[in-house]
Amino acid sequence: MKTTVASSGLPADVYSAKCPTRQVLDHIAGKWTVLIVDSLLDGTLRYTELFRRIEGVSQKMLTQTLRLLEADGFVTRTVHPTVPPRVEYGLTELGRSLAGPISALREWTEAHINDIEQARSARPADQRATP
Amino acid sequence: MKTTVASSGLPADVYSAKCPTRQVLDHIAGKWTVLIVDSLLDGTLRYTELFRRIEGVSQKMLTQTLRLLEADGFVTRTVHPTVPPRVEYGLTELGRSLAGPISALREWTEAHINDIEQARSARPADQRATP
DNA sequence: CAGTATCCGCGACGATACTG
DNA sequence: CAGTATCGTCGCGGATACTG
Repeated sequence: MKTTVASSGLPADVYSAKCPTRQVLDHIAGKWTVLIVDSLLDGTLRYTELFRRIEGVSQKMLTQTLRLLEADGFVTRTVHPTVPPRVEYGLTELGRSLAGPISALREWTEAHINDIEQARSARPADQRATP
Repeated sequence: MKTTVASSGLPADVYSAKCPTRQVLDHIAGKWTVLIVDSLLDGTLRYTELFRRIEGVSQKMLTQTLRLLEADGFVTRTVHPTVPPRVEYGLTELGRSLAGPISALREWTEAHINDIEQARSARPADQRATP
C-alpha cells in the first residue's frame, strides 16, 4: 500500500531527500529514540527512571529526545503539580504502534550479537568474483 | 529468550552502556544504514545504483556506511575485475535477517507520515493531571 | 566506475552549574 | 525532582578534487 503525503500530495518515499518521511526516519533512527520508546512499552516512566535505565544518556540528550518524540506525537508528558514535581512519560497510540518495529530492532540486536562479533573477528578478505 | 554475549559472558542488554549490543544498535540505528539495507533487500546493487537511489547521501557517507556494514557482517562486497570496475553490494544471511526489522521501520514511517504531520501541527498544550 | 584524499564548518553531544 | 543554561570539543558529514 502506497501512502500519499497529505501536505504535499506526493507519494511517501524515504528515498526522496525532500520527503517528510526522511526527517521522521532520522528521528526514529536515533539511538536514544530506540531505547526510550522501547523502555516505555511496558508502561509510563518518570524522568529519573528513564535516566537511570538508559545508561550513558546525558540529561540534555534525554530531555531533547523526549521533546522531539513528544512533538512527533509518539510520547505523552504528564506533569503532576506536586512538590517535588512528578513527570510521567508514556506512549501515545501512535507511539505504541511505533514501538513494535522499534522493539523488534532491539530484540534482533540482542539475539544476533554473537553472530556479529564473530563476523567482526573473522574479517575475511574481499570476495573476488572469478571471471 | 536471553542471549549471553560469548566474549564477555554477560547477558546481552542494550541498556548497558558497556554491552557490545549498544554499539551495534548505534550502527543499525543510523539513517543511512536503514536506507542501504532496505535497498539491498530486493537484490544486489552497484555502488552508483545505491548512490543514485539514496537521495542526499554523499559519496563519503555511502562508502563509510557500506564499510561499516561489511565489517559487522551484514553486507557483502564483490569486486568484478573488469574495466571499468564493477562492484556489487548484497546482503549476507545475517543482513537479510536484519532487513526484516529494518524494512518494517521504513514501512511504518511511510504508512504513518500523515498521523505524524497532524500531531506536529496540532501541537497540544502540556497535559496536566488533575490532582 | 568506484572509489580516496583533504579540508573544514557546524551542530551533536557531554560536562558542569544552576533553578522552580 | 525535573529540568534549564552555558560552555567547549569533537567528529559527523558535506564539498571538492584527484586516481586506479
